[in-house]
Amino acid sequence: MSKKLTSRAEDYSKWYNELVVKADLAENSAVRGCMVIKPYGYAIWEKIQAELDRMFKETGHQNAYFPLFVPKSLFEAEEKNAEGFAKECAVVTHYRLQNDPNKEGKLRVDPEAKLEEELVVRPTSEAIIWNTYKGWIQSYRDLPLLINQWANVVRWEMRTRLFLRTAEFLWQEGHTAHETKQEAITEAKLMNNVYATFVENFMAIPVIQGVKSESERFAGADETYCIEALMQDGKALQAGTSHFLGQNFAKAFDVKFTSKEGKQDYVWATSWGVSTRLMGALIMTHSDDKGLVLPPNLAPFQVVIVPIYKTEEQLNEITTIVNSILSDLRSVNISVKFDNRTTYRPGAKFAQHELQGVPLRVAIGPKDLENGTVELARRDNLTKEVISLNDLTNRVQGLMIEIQETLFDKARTYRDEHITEVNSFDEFKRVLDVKGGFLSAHWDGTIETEDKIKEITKATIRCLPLEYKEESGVCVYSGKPSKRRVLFAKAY
RNA sequence: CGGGGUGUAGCGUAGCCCGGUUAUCGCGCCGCGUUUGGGACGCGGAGGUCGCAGGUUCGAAUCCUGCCACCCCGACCA
Repeated sequence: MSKKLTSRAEDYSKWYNELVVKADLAENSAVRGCMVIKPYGYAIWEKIQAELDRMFKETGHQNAYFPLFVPKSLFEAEEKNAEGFAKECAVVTHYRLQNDPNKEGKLRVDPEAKLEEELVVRPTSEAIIWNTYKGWIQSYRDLPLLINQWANVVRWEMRTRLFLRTAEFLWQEGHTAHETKQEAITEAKLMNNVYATFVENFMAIPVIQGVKSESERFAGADETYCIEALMQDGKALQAGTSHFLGQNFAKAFDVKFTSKEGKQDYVWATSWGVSTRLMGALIMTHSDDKGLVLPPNLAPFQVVIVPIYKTEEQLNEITTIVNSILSDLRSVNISVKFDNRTTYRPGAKFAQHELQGVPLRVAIGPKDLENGTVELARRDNLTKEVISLNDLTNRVQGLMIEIQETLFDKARTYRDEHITEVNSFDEFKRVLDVKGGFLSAHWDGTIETEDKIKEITKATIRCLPLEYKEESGVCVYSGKPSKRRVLFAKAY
């Protein structure tokens, strides 16, 4: 626990593993790189789900669920999408096991039970959803179709990284269909904006909204909008994406509608998603050497109360006070837990709640009983204060807001300090090497230059920010003219 | 799939080069007692296919061969 935890994702995972998630539990390589989300970790994911789900519904979306298995013939229908994901698909080829005649007590795949058509375990659900939408859409009256699904997906990456790139992960994927191109583009931008709002307001992680360059674009999309965050080690993390899919899927799956004018046309589509990767972003943005730091808006418990006592009478007295604190705080929608376990001493509880990132700790002991006070300890800056019991509810309410803001401001300051304008390739390489973070640079707009820069420096174009100023300059690599700067960074 | 590394109790490890009692230590776990304002202490206890399979040997955690798994760096990617 003494190790400095700000360098890489792997360093975070070493202790976070103990607390929330265990990866590679099984010795079998077939489930390598999957993650087991412990209850406390899942509680964080549930908070993410709850808030996002509310925002999706506020913007007119509904939830639905589609199959895990995608018949190969459907999967290959949209060519670019299929090609993009082909190399990382898990495929079901058989449907039965049998006793192995050569190995007592073992099973083997029944060679007779081969599927006529292989099933792809969804790496994303466009194919199966658009095949379904075909039957749901006939008229402009069926549009827009605004659907979201909470699901798991599998991507058989060559190499996994805990939280950031696990073989199986949880996410939500929105899939919408629209009458017009403009409406679909508006939807894609809207949902990217929803992601930015959520990540900034609830997770206290500042993001930059932008569009992807062609080479980073989602397979099958005409445009990919994204939110990009910066981790404490200076590497960028794509935290969410929203795609304008044009009519690519409508054409691949023959999804047409009859317009008001009685004409047949293909619908316009979007898809958008965020995943458990957000939990990785949370860890790598706010955590310190004592463990997790959770923003109040996302913490499973915002406040934990720890009693300190020598005798049972003291505990009873404390419990009476705590019960009234609990109802006071709950009446103003503060989520609070009374840690009255008798199996751990106060010091151990303090350490555990710090590890779990509980934003605020309230301690009540004999001194407080005498003085009518409580001790508050903030997780974000590790400061303590003793206040009158009467002021508690007000102070806690204020601190929830203050801690949320402090975390966001700290992360934003770090992020802003790590956006560097560079004007030559030497400067580009030097800043990337010694400082890291985002490099704001002119680029000639070609894939060749992007590839070359990646090859030399490992930095990629994270996005073309939506907010930018027109500025004529020359490409940092090729020297060709450019009208705007784009953001480069080394990325997870 | 290339390059490097590591496998000893739930976790972290010593021992390996130079083979030889009952495989070391810490954390954690269980019991009893004392404790409780920052990860308690004492006493007692449980827990091991030394990654797997062969081989050498009187004897293998240790030497040899093969295999497997995991980690890190690449390629690939949210």
